[in-house]
Amino acid sequence: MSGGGCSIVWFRRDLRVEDNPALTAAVRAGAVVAVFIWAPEEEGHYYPGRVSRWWLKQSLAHLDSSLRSLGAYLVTKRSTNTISTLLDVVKATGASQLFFNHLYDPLSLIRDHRAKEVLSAQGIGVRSYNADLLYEPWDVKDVDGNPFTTFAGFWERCLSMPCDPEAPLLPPKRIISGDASRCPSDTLVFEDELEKGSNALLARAWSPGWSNADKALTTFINGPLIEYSKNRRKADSATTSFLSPHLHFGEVSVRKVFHLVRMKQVLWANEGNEVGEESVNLFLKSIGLREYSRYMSFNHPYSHERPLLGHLKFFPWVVEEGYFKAWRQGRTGYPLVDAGMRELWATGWLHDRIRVVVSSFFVKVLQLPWRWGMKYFWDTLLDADLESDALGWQYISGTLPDSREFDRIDNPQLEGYKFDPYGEYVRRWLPELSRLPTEWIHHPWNAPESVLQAAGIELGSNYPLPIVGLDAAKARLEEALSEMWQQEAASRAVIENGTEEGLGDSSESIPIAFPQDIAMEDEDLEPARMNAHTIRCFEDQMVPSMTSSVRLEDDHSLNSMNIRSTAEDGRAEVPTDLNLNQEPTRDANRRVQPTAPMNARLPYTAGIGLRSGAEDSTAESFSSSDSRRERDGGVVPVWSPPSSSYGEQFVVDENGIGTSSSFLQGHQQTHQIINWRRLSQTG
DNA sequence: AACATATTTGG
DNA sequence: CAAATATGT
Repeated sequence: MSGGGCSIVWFRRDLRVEDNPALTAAVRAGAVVAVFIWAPEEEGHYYPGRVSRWWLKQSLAHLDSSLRSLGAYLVTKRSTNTISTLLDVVKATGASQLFFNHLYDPLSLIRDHRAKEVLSAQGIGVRSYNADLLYEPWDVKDVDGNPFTTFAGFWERCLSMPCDPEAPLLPPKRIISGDASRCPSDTLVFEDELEKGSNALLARAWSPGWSNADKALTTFINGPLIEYSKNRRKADSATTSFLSPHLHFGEVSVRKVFHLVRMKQVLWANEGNEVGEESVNLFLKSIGLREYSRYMSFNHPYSHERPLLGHLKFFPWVVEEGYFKAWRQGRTGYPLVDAGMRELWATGWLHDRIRVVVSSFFVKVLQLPWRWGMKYFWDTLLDADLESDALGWQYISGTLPDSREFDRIDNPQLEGYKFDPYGEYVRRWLPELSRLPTEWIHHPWNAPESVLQAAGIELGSNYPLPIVGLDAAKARLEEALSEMWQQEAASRAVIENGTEEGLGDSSESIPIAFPQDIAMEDEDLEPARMNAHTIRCFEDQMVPSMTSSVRLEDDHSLNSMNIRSTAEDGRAEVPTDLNLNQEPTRDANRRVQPTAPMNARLPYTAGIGLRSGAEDSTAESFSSSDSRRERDGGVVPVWSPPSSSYGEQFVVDENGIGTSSSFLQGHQQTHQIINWRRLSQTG
């Protein structure tokens, strides 16, 4: 690389000094300027929520003080355009190199690629590294060289890769600071006065920052880990690792987690402690799911907003904001669900099991569009993580090959006695039920009047009756599903007839937008009423997305890299469908929605998704065997469509998830698979 | 106590 | 659907 100037380390979600390959490489190269750029408008709808921003603020302060003790400090920049700000920083510091670690969400895949292009064009050396995963997504493939389509296969492969994940790097002993005197920091504002008050209590329960992450890891490994297999089903036990927010911001490296946990496992295995060994396997599986979420995001960069199995696109969602509100407020009448939602609102945290309960209730019982729920999680979770959350909701929604079946409704009453057998969790979060005996705690609607009276409960008044009955939900779900298959078949027939004009128009003309404002602080507690006949809506496009708001003819302006925001909420749009330009028939008809609330466009999509087959080697070059090179600073990961012809591309991306026949064979959901397969043959 | 049958669960 | 667990004879 060009010599002379200093190096920029661009921190993002890798807020640590230990095992940070970009930092280590930059330190090795000479003087370093560390930068963090805050450009939340670029995240569009996925502008970080209140508690997430609180965490980020603390974590950055922590990182800054660590850097100071090593001889440098963190330059912070407020920006509406990350790439031009990067350029400014480079110019102001006279840097000749840029180092950063990979991210895999759709926005970053595009932005980072663009950053590399732009800076390289200015003669800056750009190097990027894997700091977030055990293995880069392009290195994990099945025997045929295709990406896995189920978690089990993926994780099995990860655990049997020829090389173990890299050993963690030590923190640098000392950093020679580059000259940033002409590059003043901006003050970053992460919370307003109102939010400050709401956030005040968070610090009691959580300590952001990489060294605290390290402590949390040690505490977990030496404590709850061994019992993990036993306790992981308890709703309110403190037996989880509580690492997820630390991991989200990269305060601790998964590779370090992996190695330390593995060491414990070996130890326990030698002692013949089978419970401990099993616990480690289960814990590592949840680490694996995090890996898998990045893997899916890389291979299917629209998976946060479109179901991976195509038929779900025809599901008639219930668009009923009253239900949505009742769910958010924890007033559905199902105690376990309500307790979970109140905990989430109060603390920004939910046990994994309870996340499954509330989201499954959301999708299966209320039949609300899953992306509403995902967005609410995004806004409220302390560990909100686009890739993980998208994977979770897709799993719940039955839109992955290895999802739960869509038609299976979990019974919150039974789950209640499973995860919270004594009702302690419910009583903690639903004080109005605190005097109800355990026998009725998870189904107060069955309790005798005398019992309710003794407990001071008046159903429908100080605690709601079930917002939707389970059998009604079941019937409604079956109806909706048969409608879905009908629509799907109709659409298939249209495709097969070759009369594509108007495709989807009849059934998909009403995209589902986000409810305008998810204002949570000041909601009245009016219980939502059960609606005899609900409005249903096809298409789960909650956010009128890139897919809908970008039109092909706009491409020429993409180079401007300006963020354009809407009057509505002042946020730019998330880049989503990287394949936009490859889906002529579908998308042209589909979601162009001029009146959509969000019309702002992604600033930088140029290049991606438009590449010719020849240029397309990027993906290939990652996939090549020299994965080691990444550590030493090689390529920037860039998503590009799997090479291959157009038609195949369309089908794969439209209907899910890879076409590997290993997935088709032996998969049980024959109905779906047959449809899916036939769809893919029509591409 | 061994064995068939029902129910739950699974990423 | 298939494996694991629970229930029943």
